[in-house]
Amino acid sequence: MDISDLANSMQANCIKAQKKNFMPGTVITSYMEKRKQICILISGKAELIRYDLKGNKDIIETFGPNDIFGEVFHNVNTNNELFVMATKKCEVVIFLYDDIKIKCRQNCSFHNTLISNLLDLTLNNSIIQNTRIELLSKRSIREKLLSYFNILSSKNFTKKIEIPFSLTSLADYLSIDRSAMMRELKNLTDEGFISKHGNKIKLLY
Amino acid sequence: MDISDLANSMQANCIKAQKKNFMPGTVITSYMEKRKQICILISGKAELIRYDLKGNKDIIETFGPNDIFGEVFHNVNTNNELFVMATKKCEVVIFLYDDIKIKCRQNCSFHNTLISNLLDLTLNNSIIQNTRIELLSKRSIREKLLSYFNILSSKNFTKKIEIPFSLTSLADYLSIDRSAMMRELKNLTDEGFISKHGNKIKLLY
DNA sequence: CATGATGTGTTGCATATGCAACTTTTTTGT
DNA sequence: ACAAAAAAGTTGCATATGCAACACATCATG
Repeated sequence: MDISDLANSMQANCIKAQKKNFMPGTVITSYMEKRKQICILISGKAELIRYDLKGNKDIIETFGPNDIFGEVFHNVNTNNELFVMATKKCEVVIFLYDDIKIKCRQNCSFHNTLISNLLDLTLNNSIIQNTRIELLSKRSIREKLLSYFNILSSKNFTKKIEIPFSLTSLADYLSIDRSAMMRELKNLTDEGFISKHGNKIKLLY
Repeated sequence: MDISDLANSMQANCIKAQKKNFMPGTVITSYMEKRKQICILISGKAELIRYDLKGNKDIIETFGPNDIFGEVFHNVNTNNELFVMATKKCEVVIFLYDDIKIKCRQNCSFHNTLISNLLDLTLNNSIIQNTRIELLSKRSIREKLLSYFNILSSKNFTKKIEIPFSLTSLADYLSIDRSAMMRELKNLTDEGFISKHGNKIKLLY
């Protein structure tokens, strides 16, 4: 069962889950303690943001189709609230974590498979997070880039890789300055480690 | 149900789970594709390591009592194998992810609650991971430290915080050079943002 | 209590990288 | 097809930070 099947069967089986639409610029949910909302993004784009002490917008995470988010995934500090805001038209399935847990005690078979599927989703999430942590832990831009390329390369069994999003997003993902990243990509090219055309990169080692 | 209850009831109910002991320096498990092992550390200390291309030992993660680990949490690349090695005497409960999933389809009630508890564990894991990602995403040592202090502070509702591990470990956790961190702690003290005695820190803002 | 291991604290140095400020190219929306 | 927005690409500069190499304190273990 993939994530949209899951969302659909939730709608069909579970009265507590609801599908909602959001226009760009509107708030899908705000994270607050004890609410334990879980959201599945069916289509569209959204971002998890916070306004820091100076009022600057701080983009913590970006979401696309099939991403799952909600308070249960984050440590909610009392002092600074988190929002998820739609950047494109969004279709979202929303439900409460406690609802699926309570139902499950009644041993409803659908809810058991639901929880089982949620477990798969969160484990998958874990893999994605661990990958990012490993990359962010690298001390230099060069290491971050090469590690990222290696992961992409071994995942697709090829030395010719294509970055699946914009270079700007890649810099955000690796949490490095974009211009510094561009400079390092140039260095890697000049030193013969890679060749690069747009976001297509060939590993030469 | 906490994690050690979970491990105990698995032992009592599920023939497929086994409890094992490991001496310091021995390998608890090696991550390899498709094996899908899940391990719960009951007692002791262990670390997730990899030997990089040059043969350097690379500590990816450290585990203590109640931590959960295994292939299902990591993206296993074919080229470099991951090991979990005991650094102190360890008691570990080990089982296979597929086993608990298969059993569950037979709608065995124990396995349903087991999966439900595993979901809790992995969600908790997610929170921990997301917290770390947010810290690692900060661009400067100062930001990393202050963000970390803020989290600790708002978690315990006090400006007087105590770092729950050694400063050396803190530097590892934030993935920064230890001496550079010490320097920045000194700067923060000199500039009046914090006062510090050992690993006890008072926020002055 | 002796000794080795681990953690803390400090400093000098070289440079990698963040930041700001641009131009050019590509994509998007009407 | 045009304008506007987003992304890509480049460069100069200041400095934050990694690295290496110390001394000293504290902890653990036999």
